[in-house]
Amino acid sequence: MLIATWNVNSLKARMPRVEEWIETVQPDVLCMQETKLSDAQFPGMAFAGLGYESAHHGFGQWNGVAILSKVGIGDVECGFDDGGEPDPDSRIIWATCGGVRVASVYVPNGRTLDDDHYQYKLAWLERLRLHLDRHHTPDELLVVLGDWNIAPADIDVWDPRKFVGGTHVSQPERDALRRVMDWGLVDTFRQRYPDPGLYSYWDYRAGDFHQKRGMRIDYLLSSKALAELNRSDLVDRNARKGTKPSDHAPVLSWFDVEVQEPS
DNA sequence: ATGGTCGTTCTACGA
Repeated sequence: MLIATWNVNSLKARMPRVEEWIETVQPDVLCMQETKLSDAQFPGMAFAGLGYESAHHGFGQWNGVAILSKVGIGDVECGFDDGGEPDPDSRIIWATCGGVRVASVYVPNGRTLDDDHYQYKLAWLERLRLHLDRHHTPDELLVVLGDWNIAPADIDVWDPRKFVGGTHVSQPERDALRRVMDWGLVDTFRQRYPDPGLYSYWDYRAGDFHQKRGMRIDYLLSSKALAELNRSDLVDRNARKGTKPSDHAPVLSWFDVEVQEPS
């Protein structure tokens, strides 16, 4: 089973690239973030025409997350069930696809360390941990994937000195991510490739992509049970090239999962 | 030279 994540930075602006990519790559499951659409605007019929069922959670303009699947899609949930108030933003959607529980996540950016949004980011990650505690165990086939807006380690940014005092690299964020991962999630890409210089996001400005100034902030975190079935991981840098690219590239992982066809 | 873009939407703001 091929599972992918892609922050598309507006599905409206990105639809031609997304359709082309799906037709070429044919993932079994594609999670998208930053659709910037309401549910009513989401082009589910276009994806159905490509052979995908879909689920979307969005309020329009900002955020918005989706899951596409050609191996079935069921038990769709939006947001957290952690005993707390509803998340005011549309940043996480859950579904079961081909026997794997999937969560498409768009973690808050945080903006700056002294911004309220930064506290929201930390609290949001704790809510994710609580939801996992409440509903799942690491022996299930589960993957939480998306734009985490956190570089897990200094090798995940092109120059750590440039990020000192900023978001994406601060210790509280990394601790909050660690607490999510300590539930029982594995970053298979990093486990497979310990090398620096591997990124998933490059700022549009300053020719950052061609200068190889990026960050690795998009990744799949797989339950221990699913990680044992992981066979390959890839960032599709080619999707960052060409006409009207997203500023993020798709990240893909293959798993030896026997697809449970939808009944 | 130490910036440089692109998305939302309509004038800045978010990333």
